[in-house]
Amino acid sequence: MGLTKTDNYTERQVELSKMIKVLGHPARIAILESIIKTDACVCGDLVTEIGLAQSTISQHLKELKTVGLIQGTIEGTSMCYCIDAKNWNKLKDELNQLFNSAKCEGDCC
Amino acid sequence: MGLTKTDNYTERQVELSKMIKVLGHPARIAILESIIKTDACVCGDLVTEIGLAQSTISQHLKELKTVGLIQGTIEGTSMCYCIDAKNWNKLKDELNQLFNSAKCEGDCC
DNA sequence: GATATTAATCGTAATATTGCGATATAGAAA
DNA sequence: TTTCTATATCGCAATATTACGATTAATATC
Repeated sequence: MGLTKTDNYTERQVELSKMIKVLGHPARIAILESIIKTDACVCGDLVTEIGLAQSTISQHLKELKTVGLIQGTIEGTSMCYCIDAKNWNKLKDELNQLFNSAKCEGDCC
Repeated sequence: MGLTKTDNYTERQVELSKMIKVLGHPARIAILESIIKTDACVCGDLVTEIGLAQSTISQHLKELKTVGLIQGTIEGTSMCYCIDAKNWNKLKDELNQLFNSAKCEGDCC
């Protein structure tokens, strides 16, 4: 099918997994880390920094933007992307909640 | 293509994205939360708790196990799954590093 | 041994994702 | 206006994912 059922889950689970899913690709991890590293916002340098076609990078940026992890503003002729602080921190909190909810001192089975 | 290029990225980025990717599905979030909630290890109750076919749940469990997020031990006639503390905490740390590396007071662009 | 029960695996259909080249769009520079 | 530059979008091909039913494998129970 390839189609994820959503009725079975809470709204929270669906939304959370959607954001995490976008994180779950090495190119998008690399893009985010590059954006973070240069602190100032990066645009199409990503194409040379990561070895993917321009259209592919653009697509990954779009996905990151769609879930709200980054935001873009026009900078002259090029596009300037940066971390979207609000959603970034929200995801951080939700992940922390999830990972801290398991009390993993030792394995339980 | 559907085939993710891996040459462009660091080993760390590839491995991290692989684990995150497995997290990025509502069923697997639900499974993990159920395992955490019952603390003791759950097996095929997941099939009734989440509304998916037995084979589908089994497949999701396999993926979680493959990346090391859970571990399973035989419990009589059924299978007992629980969080794999070591990898769970490792992923937690890596995510914390990633999310804390962005100093997101306000938006930067 | 015969028969449940539980979970894993196989095969398959529908859909999604990844990546690319080609093209379109929009602003800057000439 | 023409041209250049940067990015987005389209269309496509290859592959991956999701989910299911059917089957298999392994252990309990009768």
